[in-house]
Amino acid sequence: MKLEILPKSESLDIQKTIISKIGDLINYKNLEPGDKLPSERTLSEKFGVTRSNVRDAIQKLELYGLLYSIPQSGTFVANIGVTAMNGMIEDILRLEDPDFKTLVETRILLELKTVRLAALRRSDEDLEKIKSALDAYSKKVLKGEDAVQEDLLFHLAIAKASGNSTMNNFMLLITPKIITNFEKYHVCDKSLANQGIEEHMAIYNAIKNQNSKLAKQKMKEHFNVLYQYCYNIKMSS
Amino acid sequence: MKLEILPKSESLDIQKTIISKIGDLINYKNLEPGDKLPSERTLSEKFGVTRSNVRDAIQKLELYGLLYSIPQSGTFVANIGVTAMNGMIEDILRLEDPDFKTLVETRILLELKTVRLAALRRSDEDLEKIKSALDAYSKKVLKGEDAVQEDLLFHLAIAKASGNSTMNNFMLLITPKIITNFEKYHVCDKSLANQGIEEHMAIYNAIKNQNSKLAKQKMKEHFNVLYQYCYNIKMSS
DNA sequence: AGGTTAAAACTGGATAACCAATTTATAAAT
DNA sequence: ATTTATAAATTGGTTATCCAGTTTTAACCT
Repeated sequence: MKLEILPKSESLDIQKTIISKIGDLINYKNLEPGDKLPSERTLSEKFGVTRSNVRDAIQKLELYGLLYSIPQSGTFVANIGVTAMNGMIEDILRLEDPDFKTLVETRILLELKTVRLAALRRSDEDLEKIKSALDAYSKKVLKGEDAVQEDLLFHLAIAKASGNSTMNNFMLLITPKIITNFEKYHVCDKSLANQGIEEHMAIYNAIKNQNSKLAKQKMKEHFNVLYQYCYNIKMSS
Repeated sequence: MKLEILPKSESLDIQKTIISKIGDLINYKNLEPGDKLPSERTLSEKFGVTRSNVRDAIQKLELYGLLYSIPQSGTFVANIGVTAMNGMIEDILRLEDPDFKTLVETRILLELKTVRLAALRRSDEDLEKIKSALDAYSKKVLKGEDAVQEDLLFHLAIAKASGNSTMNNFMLLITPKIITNFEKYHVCDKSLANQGIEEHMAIYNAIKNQNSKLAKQKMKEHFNVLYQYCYNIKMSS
């Protein structure tokens, strides 16, 4: 039996290499906003990788707003100069994977804001949807069943009512990751569920009455008993 | 000359359609966490689309943590039940594109937090990088040149020093979009630049002295003169 | 020379063929 | 009948080919 060194997500490493080399190229050729990059074929040949790899790397840089592609024309550097380009590529390459702690920290930040905005901006339709999410949650809890999913949807309904699509998007991105971690650590059991109903209702009522300050306050309390608890468990393990 | 109805990002629409149909399928087949989806080939055939489209749709659902793929095995529903799955797919489909206003709103929220965390957690190395970003900014401004990029990098250095990779990632995602919008609207000219140096220095000093409260205060002031201004311009136009 | 046009080359994206690993089905052995 | 061994079929991922616009080049005409 031969001991082999595992590639360990080799594709991610070569993607980072390509991104780095694209950055070098932009520097070397002094490419400015609007200038065209070499074609995907040329880059794949020059870097000694497959064209798919190049495409994936470009796609990622597009996501961060550093490049943009025009279908049958080419890929161009976005409206960002070489200095910012260098710094951002550096940051992107060194960006570490999100861990549980930072996810929770970010979620709390976002939710304390979205609940406030939701209280200020919610339409009647928004309110109805929050209400139905709350009802579904309460119903499940009162039956003694697990209501993690309904809890999630209640919070997402608030994010939606905030009228801020960016925050809403971010909430959609991080919340599921938190939920799955929750279940993995078996941290938040159903013992707090009944308390959860009261807290959810308090939040809902504050939003209904458009009392933004109270809404934020109630959300804060909600997190105090729930997440602070999980937080500590996680830290001590 | 024939007037033709433009497809108008047809590929995005069919991706949404596919995502919706995948959701329906999960409902119809009562697929639970860990269950396997039909193969990409089967889905492409069943939906009458190309396999690439299916792959893209799956990739997006993976990004939001609803599915996960195992290389030569299949695609599986993540550790999220059908209720949450339905709600999230609904949200993802109805998610509207981020506009300038929500981007700024989110950036302010994030920066007021990251600057506070940076003051609390920054290492000496972090501080050095913030300092060098500040120096580069000041140098450019004093030469009377445009310093948008250096400004950007200063703020990103703070985000990095916050020690929260999730917030750092979000900052990387939204900041370039804001910058390009800025230049598009020609809103923040160089007249405020000298004031900008002072404000940046105040923020830096607060972080250096690990005075988190002051750091947040100074960042708030920084936004008051800069972004509040842009905000109003944007709204009245 | 300058401007016009057509054709060749190039581009990102779509499609199809292929691959290695996995899973399932089948056969063989006890 | 159960277990094991083996082969066939299936899987997501990779590579190669093709396509429809775009861009450049070159030829042509005035």
